[in-house]
Amino acid sequence: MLSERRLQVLRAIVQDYVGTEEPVGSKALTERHNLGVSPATVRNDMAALEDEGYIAQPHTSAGRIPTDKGYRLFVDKLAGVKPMTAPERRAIQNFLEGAVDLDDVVARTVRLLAQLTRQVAVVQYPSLTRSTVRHVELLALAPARLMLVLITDTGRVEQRVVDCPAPFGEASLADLRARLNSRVANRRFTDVPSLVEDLPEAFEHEDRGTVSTVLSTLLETLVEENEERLMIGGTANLTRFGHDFPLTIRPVLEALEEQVVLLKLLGEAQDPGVTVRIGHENAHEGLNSTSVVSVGYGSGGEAVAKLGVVGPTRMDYPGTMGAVRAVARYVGQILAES
Amino acid sequence: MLSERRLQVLRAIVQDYVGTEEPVGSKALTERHNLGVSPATVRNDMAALEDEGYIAQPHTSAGRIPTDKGYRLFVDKLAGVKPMTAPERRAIQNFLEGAVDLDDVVARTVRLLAQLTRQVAVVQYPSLTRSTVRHVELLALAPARLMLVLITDTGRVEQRVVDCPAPFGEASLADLRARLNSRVANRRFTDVPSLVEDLPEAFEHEDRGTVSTVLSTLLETLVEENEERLMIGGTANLTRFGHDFPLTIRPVLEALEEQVVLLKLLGEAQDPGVTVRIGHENAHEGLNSTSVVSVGYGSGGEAVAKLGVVGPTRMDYPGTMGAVRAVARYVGQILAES
DNA sequence: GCCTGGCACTCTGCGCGTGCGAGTGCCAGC
DNA sequence: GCTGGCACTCGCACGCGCAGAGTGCCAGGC
Repeated sequence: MLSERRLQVLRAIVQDYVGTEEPVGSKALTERHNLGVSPATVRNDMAALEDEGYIAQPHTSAGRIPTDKGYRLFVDKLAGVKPMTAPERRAIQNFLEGAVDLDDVVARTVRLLAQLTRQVAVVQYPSLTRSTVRHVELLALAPARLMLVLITDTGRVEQRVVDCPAPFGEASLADLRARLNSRVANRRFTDVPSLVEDLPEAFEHEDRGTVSTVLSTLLETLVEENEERLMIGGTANLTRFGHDFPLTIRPVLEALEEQVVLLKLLGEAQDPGVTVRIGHENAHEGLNSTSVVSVGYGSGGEAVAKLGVVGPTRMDYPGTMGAVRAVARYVGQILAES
Repeated sequence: MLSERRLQVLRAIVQDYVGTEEPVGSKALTERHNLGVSPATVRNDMAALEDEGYIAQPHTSAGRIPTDKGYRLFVDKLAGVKPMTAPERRAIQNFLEGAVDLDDVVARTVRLLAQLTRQVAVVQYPSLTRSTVRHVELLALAPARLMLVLITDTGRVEQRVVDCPAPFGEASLADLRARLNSRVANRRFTDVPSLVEDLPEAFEHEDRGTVSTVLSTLLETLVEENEERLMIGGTANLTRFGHDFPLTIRPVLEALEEQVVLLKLLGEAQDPGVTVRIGHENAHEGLNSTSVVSVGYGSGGEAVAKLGVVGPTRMDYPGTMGAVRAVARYVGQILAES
């Protein structure tokens, strides 16, 4: 195992490198952190750390930079989560409280996260599958065409147009609307299928086809995984990425455009707390030089969706983790209130 | 006025520069376009074009590149809109027809535009102010708390939570819902205020406060300009921008994050056809080295919103204009069907 | 056994001078 | 008014040398 001092050296390297963006040498280290030993000693420690794969040199006789493995150790053992200060917390709360609807909550959260962390922010809309139904509305667009509107407890709204196999009277419509709501209101999405399966039987034979169609559209809407939406922001922060820029930034922007990739990215993190995925730990190739810091958030005790940031592996982990955690907490509160 | 040949020279310069991204010299011009004159003559023409401000040299003794003014002349006089080929049109239609709801239509449109033009695509959601009301729904969340849901003819849904000054009974709620819908359904948003202003008078005294609150929330929702939403995509295309990259791309990304800026950008174009704003013609400073190609689209004959692309001033104007126009047309069709 | 100072070595980055090539402007001639 | 020719101007790529930062290793000291 690594001695205490070597861990300190690693910590110092990570901190300095994150601050300066430049490979850090033994002399600079002893000057900026009082490790109580000479540069030569630090050099020995560095050599050991390099053997173990925690740091690397870009070229011979340059300073060292942390590897993914080095960052991993730093995050797991050497650094805590830096809590937000009281004024910061107030600012977060104030900013989020001004939101008028769910879209606005998500939009504000994205802006906030991007500003706080100076990185790219990703916020998933509250998931359908883990929410409950607040109301189902049915509107007649035409004799044989309905609009189905689904409203969730988190304020999310989904709508679908339903083409009916046969004309559907206003009375039947009102009946279906009432029955549907009495069964599913305030129930979890996952319970809905079993709650409505016998519903067609309550209707006249000629209406059953339509009722079934409506129900299957409803169920589709509930399960449709790829309808998971998300919002991103702060892409301008990518320009602070590094010097060798176009090559690095391109795949990241491309990855960010792929909703699927992002959802998978957020989805991978199963930890109840803040999750950090560093460099090559990310499955997606374009994100191999980035780290993703994410966490679940929710209106109750349970997470209904995730949010996080994407930034260079060389990032301020404690600060970022603190910001992500704090924002998630307040968003949860806001959602619970509305 | 410029002679016919000088216009041809300008056209050739624009085409070559767009293709190669490099300043174009007199010799290369005569080789690639058969202008029927010698390089020396072209040089004279170039000098004249430069005097008039249509082209410029990055440094002495380099080739020429078009100025904003040069592009403007090119777009106005020298180039048409390049129509899409039949297979392209079919592809557009097929791609858009798979959409399940309005969000999906907009999302697909963004992807499509970004792919076709290889630039950044911006699509505005159908505007509220120019749409008509399909349905207004009121839900009781709590005795003195309602949710107002507004559904438009373009399938857009807006919701607001309303805190009532007094508890509001189920009967009153049903009454208000019915009256509201009978008055505003299928009416234009702009007509709504006058249609509902006397509505509180139809209610018992104790309910009037609530009715007024609901109405004012409804009106707010209708006029709220900054609730105009939009979606952008294809930002990865920014990496093809140029060599001097970080400096150029940064302000563009920042501008793209500002919804307000983008909305203004699209809003400025009042022309019924495709509008092109080149370089400094854009009010926003960060977009001084970009051009914006935009057009209105709508479900009927009338435009309900705009869409467009943002790219370097050095872009393929005819092709981009063709793509933008074609996409707008098909989106309009899709919206009219749903 | 571990730390330290010293020393030789190895790179990278930068400033500088040079040569080349592309492109221009101008001029005399057709 | 077009053309060929010519001298001129730059920017850029290349090669060179130097300084500076950082390393690895070794011998000596606590």
